[in-house]
Amino acid sequence: MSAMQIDVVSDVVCPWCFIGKRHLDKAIAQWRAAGESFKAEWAAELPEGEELSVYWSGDDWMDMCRGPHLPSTGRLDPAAFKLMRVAGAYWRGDQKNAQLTRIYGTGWLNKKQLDAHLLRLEEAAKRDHRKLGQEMDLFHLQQEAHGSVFWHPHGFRIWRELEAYMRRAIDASGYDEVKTPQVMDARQWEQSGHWGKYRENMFVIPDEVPNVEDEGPVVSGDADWMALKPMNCPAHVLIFRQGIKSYRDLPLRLFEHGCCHRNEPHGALHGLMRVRQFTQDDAHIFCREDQIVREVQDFCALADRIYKDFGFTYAIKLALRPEKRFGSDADWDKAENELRDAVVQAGLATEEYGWAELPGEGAFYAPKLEWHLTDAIGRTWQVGTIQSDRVLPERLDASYIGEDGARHRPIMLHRAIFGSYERFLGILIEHYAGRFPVWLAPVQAVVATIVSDADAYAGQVAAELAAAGIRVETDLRNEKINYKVREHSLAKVPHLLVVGAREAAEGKVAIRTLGQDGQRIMTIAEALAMLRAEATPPDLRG
RNA sequence: GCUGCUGUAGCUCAGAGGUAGAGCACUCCCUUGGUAAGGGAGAGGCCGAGAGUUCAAUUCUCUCCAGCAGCACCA
Repeated sequence: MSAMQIDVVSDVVCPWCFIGKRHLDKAIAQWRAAGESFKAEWAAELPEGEELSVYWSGDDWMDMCRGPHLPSTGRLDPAAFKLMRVAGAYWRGDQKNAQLTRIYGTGWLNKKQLDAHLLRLEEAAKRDHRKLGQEMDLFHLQQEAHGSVFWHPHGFRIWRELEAYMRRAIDASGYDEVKTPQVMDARQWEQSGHWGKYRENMFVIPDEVPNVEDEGPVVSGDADWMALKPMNCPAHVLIFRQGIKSYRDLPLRLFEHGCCHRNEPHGALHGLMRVRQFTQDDAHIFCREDQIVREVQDFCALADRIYKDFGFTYAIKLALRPEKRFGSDADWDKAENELRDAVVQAGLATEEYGWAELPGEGAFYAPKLEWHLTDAIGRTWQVGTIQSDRVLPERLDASYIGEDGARHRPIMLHRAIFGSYERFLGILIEHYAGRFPVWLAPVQAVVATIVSDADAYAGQVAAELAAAGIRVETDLRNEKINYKVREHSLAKVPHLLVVGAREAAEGKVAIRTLGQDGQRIMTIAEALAMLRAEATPPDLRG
């Protein structure tokens, strides 16, 4: 960079420097001349009366910077800094602008703090769900279906456990489970507004017998178009619209384990966290205006119970109307107030619950309450949501007959707790670092033999556990017990039941529990009682 | 989608213009061993796909695909 001279006209704001308005033009011209077009652009847009600060380091280096700065770089510990990576970033965060190179670094007061930070990053890398998913044989992804998950037996075991848990929760909370079509006519998506807004991210399917001749086009020009559903809402409205609904039918809570497809930007795909095919724990509550607050509060209570069962703490945020939206401002006022009121009245709009309002973050049809979970190493994940929607019932013409005998529009509350099974499972893998609680663990116990004379006994122990519903495997391989212990520990099996000649003779097992030192000798009955207790899902415990 | 990087055995990775190697995993043999790796042998690869340069390409060039790190996006 070439050196340039800028007059310091005042030191009111910062003790070192800033540029006064009357010298700004000169500064901009110099930046421009030096080829620093971005800095010149930034400075030129400075509003009247604003001041631009610049800082010097030594005599020959100067640059614009918001500051504040240290009086001297000599006060910094050079060992406490590390450059982390280089990446592209758009000028002013807009994809349409030029892309700049951004250098990421991290700085701390001393080397000890830096090392602690690097250690945390290392810990996060160790529990990366993509790594653990492969090591634990839970799922895989491959090029031929990129962005869609191949669930392996052990991974799907966890899924099924989550699904059963969720079904118990919604069954006990007045929901009705439904299942709706995967493919619907494009006109349906036009009517809902999704076609216009999200067309480029939808998988479109021609409703036509494909041409089987070698040369011709597979699809003719006048095929009807259908699309894989990117969400479940319109289908649930179509169920609601069947028959005439009375105010007595409300609230009507339609739940679906809805499998959706979205053609996400390819650079956005990330393991289980961002996929093209996903299954939501999705529900839509059709209700009257005067029922909203109660429904939202019930949802808050349900979400609270569920997140706590997985050991998460959370913050609740209210995402307010975005710039581009459907619906009148009056409706947005109402919708935002209802969500806010519900949380305030439930006593959750507090610092303890991380309450905050996020302007412009809402969906195009509704404001959202969002649940941001904090995991075991302090990272946050936005997962749950409930949204108060007046737009879709209007666009898709949902109505019910009120007490007054007239037709009314229901409000539609969109809500999810896991969000998507794929992503929630990814979060759980990282949260637990692969060490799932026993009720979720794909394999809850392995019976491992020390000598082959104990094979028959091991089989008997495993059969008894399996009969009690424990997910148990036997390891009768001709390997030393050290080897077996190491292997099943690395596989994160919660309990290893070791049996040798002694245990076989006494009718006992030596239990080694993951994360604990030593072993506990107990009878089969005692082991079974312990395993059954631990394998009981949290919602079914007494 | 954008910028940069990467793609070799199931996994983690070496390698070099003349069609390939290690460790772990796998199979078989020996070993029956008391709480985080016993020993030996064997099998296993269209070097992401296509095109170009070359006598010769997994290696060099280009295009595409996928992944990774960011960015942008996320109903």
